[in-house]
Amino acid sequence: MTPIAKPFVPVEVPDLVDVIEAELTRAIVEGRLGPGSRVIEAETARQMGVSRAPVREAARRMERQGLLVAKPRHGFFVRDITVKEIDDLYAVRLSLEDCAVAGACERIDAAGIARLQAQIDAMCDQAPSLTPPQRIQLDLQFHMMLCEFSGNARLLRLFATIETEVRMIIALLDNHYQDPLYVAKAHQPILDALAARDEGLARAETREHITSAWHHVRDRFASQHPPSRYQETPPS
Amino acid sequence: MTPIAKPFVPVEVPDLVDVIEAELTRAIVEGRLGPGSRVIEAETARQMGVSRAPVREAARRMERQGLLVAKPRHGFFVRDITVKEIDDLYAVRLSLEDCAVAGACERIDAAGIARLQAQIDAMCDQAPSLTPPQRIQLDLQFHMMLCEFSGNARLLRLFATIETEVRMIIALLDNHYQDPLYVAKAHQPILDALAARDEGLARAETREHITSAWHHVRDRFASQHPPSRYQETPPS
DNA sequence: CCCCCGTCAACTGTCGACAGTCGGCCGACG
DNA sequence: CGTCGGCCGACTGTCGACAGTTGACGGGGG
Repeated sequence: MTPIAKPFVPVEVPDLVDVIEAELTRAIVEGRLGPGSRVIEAETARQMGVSRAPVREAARRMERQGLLVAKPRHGFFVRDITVKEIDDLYAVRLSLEDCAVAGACERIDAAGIARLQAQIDAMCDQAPSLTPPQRIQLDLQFHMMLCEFSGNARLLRLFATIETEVRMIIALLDNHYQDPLYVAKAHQPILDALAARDEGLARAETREHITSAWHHVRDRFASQHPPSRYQETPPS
Repeated sequence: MTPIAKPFVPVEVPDLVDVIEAELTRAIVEGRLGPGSRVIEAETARQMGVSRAPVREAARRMERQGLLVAKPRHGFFVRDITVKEIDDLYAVRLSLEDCAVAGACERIDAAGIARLQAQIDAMCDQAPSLTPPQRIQLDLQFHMMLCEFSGNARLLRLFATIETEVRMIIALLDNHYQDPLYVAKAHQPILDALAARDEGLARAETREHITSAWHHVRDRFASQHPPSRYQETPPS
């Protein structure tokens, strides 16, 4: 009897900090915590039934992801988006994903191609029945996988710090998103180029894809912020 | 009597966390904490005469910069460099700086050009008298300024997270660095292209510059790690 | 009427304490 | 002789408490 080499996978211990971070993040991307509003450590801890320490740490993590900003001795605030920040973010995203597809084009194998294809197919199949957050999730997951298949762990880490913020922006600006089927299919040219190992084409398609998303988000922002509007901190 | 408009500048409050972070970072880049060694919160706090909370937070910051790695429930460890991580890091750095010069080429003004030139001049002038950490500092500062002049705040933030790690790598692998004067002058072509607003050239020069540094660091690593050598955790 | 300076409440920064977990060690059992 | 189970020290995760700082409010003085 040959026992399976590794019948078990490492068990996931849901860290308290992780839970808090997820909860806080949800509150933001779902709009319960609007841009600019203050996040009070003690109050948050009380509501969640934990102490301030893990809340503090979760907030710090979200600061690194750009969801929160910390003013020393004044606490954390939900980031307030400006059009410049959208531009900055997408410019960086463009660079990172360009780096990712370049790497992926060299290192991805058949299994990787298959997983990416499966991701697109899943998006297409489930397109009609997905909630907006789910669509966003699947979409960004594809891009995250690109970074993963680039084999560059650091690139993946950096992209991950951006990804959450992109998600927030999309969630806030583009609640109904675009036609999910269209979005899903928009990824196909990238994957095709990747499968053909055509680095130049893959990079061009990626740039095109991101740039298009960039413009789309930009337009949505412009339409939702007609002149200029101030966000203030609501009371606790 | 016309009082000076703004006779005072905002006072810098040296946050305890900042101090601890700086101290820990110095310990690493100066080699007092070798790669792989464990950083014990309580012990560190005791030695520095503070409590664990700020030490913990400083360590988290350094984790985000890649100087430390955190194993849940096992604490922090000084990052152990591998050649793959050097490659990953420099690949990302290449992308980010490419993005930076592209942006800088569009947005930099005469004052910016002047500041960059001053930075190069300073490096040249002080070249003979600089300690290795100072040389590294000035060198990386130039690149940080490129990001700054790109006008992309997020890019600057992302690059900052990488910068410290690059510094560590250089400090660990290349204690005597290259000829400081040569290094200083190597930046001139980038600046010249920037001043001429030749984006293509500026990007090419930058890629060339970073790639060259990449290869140099890679060689040094290979020469210092002949076959393969394990780093273990020394006692406290 | 406006400005300036205490006063005050609300939070953050920091601390010490306790419980839970991990790896190492040792003795016992097969 | 190899393996299992319990014990132990060391540290991290988490908590509640205290001190210092900040912005707001309100009462005198100009």
